[in-house]
Amino acid sequence: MDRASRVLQIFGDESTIGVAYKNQWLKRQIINFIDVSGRSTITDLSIKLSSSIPKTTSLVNELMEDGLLEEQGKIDSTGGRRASVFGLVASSCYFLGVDIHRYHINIGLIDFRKNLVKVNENLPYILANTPESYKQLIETVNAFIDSLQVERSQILAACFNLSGRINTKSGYSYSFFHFHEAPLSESFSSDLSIRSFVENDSRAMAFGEFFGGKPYEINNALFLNMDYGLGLGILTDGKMYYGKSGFSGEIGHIPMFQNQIICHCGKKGCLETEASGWALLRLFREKIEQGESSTVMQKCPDIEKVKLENIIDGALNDDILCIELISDFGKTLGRALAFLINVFNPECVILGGTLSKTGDYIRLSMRSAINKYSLGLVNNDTQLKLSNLGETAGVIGGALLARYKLMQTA
Amino acid sequence: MDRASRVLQIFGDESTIGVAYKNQWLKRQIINFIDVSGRSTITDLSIKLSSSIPKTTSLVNELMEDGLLEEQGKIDSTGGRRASVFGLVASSCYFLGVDIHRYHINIGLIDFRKNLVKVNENLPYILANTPESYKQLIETVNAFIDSLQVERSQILAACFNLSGRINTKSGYSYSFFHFHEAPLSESFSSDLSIRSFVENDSRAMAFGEFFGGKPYEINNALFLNMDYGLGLGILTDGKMYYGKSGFSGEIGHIPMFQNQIICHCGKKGCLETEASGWALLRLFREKIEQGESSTVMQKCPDIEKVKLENIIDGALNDDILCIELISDFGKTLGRALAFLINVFNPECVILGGTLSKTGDYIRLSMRSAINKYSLGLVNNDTQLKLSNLGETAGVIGGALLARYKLMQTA
DNA sequence: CAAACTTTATTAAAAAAATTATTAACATTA
DNA sequence: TAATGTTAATAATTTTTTTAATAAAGTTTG
Repeated sequence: MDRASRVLQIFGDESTIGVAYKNQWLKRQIINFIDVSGRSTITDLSIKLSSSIPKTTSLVNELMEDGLLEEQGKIDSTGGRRASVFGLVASSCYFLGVDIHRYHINIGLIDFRKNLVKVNENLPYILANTPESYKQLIETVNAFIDSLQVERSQILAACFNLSGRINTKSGYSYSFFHFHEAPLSESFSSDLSIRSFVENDSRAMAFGEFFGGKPYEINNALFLNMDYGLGLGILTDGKMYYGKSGFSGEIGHIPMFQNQIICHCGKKGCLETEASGWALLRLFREKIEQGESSTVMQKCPDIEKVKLENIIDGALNDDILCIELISDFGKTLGRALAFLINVFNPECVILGGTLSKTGDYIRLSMRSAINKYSLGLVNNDTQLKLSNLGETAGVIGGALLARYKLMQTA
Repeated sequence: MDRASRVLQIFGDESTIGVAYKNQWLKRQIINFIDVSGRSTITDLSIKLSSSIPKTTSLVNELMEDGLLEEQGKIDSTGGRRASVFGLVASSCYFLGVDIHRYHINIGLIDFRKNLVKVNENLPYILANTPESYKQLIETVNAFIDSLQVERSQILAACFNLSGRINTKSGYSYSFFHFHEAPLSESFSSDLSIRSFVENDSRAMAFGEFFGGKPYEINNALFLNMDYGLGLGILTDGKMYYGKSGFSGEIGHIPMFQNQIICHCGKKGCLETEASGWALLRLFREKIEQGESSTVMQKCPDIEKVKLENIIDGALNDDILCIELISDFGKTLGRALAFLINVFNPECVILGGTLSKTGDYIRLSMRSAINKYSLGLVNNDTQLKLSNLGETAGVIGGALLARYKLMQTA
């Protein structure tokens, strides 16, 4: 039995209760503990597992024979014989993250130790709710897999990040590719021969941002995905929050305004009608039509072809109009964030998505709106940070989610 | 050692990891499992614990010797010898809930099986941030305890529900009784000789509502406390959500309006300025001053003395103005709830607090606002229910919280 | 730099827990 | 109502796990 199958066996969804599965359960605990701590000694493990040292030793030995664990040297001196430390074997299995955007996709692979092995960004692709678009997606992913040094059977799970309404529990998608009878996740699974999950794009990015770095310190946090649309990823008590059907975080269509602009969701007054990439473009056009000038128009004279990136570039190159628009955008969104901060009392809010590239332009205007509109005692708790991972948050988060969904941890 | 001390020993906060504590940990699991399931057989327990039947039997026997468990007859026939069922001994220990309102307090006691043993409602009391008010509170609680058939040492924990900002983790209160050096929870503990906790009033009511009935079916839900102020209790993944410092759910001061009314929190545009008991009274006065009539004015001719209860009574007695006001209130609050439903995708929202007495008048207008302002796919998931426990939600929730905080479950 | 001290790893004896077998309690059915 | 079947509880045996003792590998100190 190869190492990948061994992982599947240990983390298989067969019941892990009952005396017969006790050792399997303990092995799972060992993997999980090493997973979060990075590396561990027998002594540490035996305390965590409430098992004796000989017992823990034999479990660790078995896991080493299975090829999932390896000795990674000795710990620093504590005054006596130095203990061996054990860590996960990076190459024992792999996980795939597929981040699907409207006009491109990013695909990435992580190993058992969560290293990003390979990532292909901006692969050409046009997302549409058609069988052709679905087929093209499968082909692109297959091409990526074939280009790897890794056997397909070593890839234990894949996660597909999609925007729009997705029931992550059932695997059904309501916005894209809903022409199959079976849940979309099952279609992916059978067409790729890899166990697949579907996930909301913002939540996947949030997961990457929260768990992509080394330490697992935050327990209650929000991640704001600012792109053409808006998305929110919620971390409560150290876990991603999904809600009843996995629809949580639909922040774009909260009723914040009394305006008459009809949102693409069909309702009026949605947050996205005033604070989103779409809204930013609309406001930019209005200003230009009112006669204001911008350096963006020199680079892209056709106003219909101005993209969000142009406005971001404009702001980063000190274009007054762009900076003003971004700042106003930050204030509006900050008011919505004030709401969320009052409700969630989070430790931090991470600003991600394309618009986070504007950095402090957006962060500082949001911060001042938050201070203005939320309770001081509550917002003092909350740090406002810019995304660390940027564009790769989606693939990293997706791959990590595939890993965690399979291993049923976190 | 008496039964109460035995509970403290098993659920004491000393480390329950390490081989030496394995049996203690197992006993905890047994109590917790029986706690949620009500009663259980040895076989069920042994599966849940992943321990053999002889081992489980001996643990159950020890817990029976400790007086925490008792045999409660046999299960219904499954075709062979009928198994004994075991349940918690109700009288092994007790927990106190103290629900502090501005002009009265409610005190209640539950036993180990969560039965409400005694409850005293509407005890006269005036909440103020003074040492006298604190002293009076302690005296009232002591009088309640002295009136019980139960020894003080049998009462293992107490929970005090307070409105306003409370750091539930540290035990500090920022709105009331913050003249001690130590956290308020410690002052209570030492002055009553009972381990005490403080809790946000709305969260305690929510806890009562979510866990006060028998079955623990809901995992993601919201509880809305509609009184003079507004409060929100949040259940995520089956657990109460606190946020970083326990300030979560501060829904009253979310920025929903662009009005100029100054809220008592100091900011403008808070939800409470338009949709709260205070706002309802203000709007009622405005309408009366504009010349509208109401049957409420016959019963209470001095408009300054009209209370929230009068308006609720008015609505329940078909007073047109009151019904209209309540309905408008429901619509406004429904819009805020639409926000929360989009963000949380909850299974249900429970309407509680004084204003929930208006029943379907408020529920139906909220429902229509929710449908209007939130995404159909999301709000279809969400049931809107009226509180089951009404006025007792606070004491029951408080007492249950005391029990859970001590026993570190749920 | 060797002796004394610390901590980790291994092994062997002792204890605990899991199987298996047996007995008990009740149900079903002829 | 007795015979047979099913499940639960208990006793006996086997296996596993733990504890305790010992060896090994470093550190520190005189």
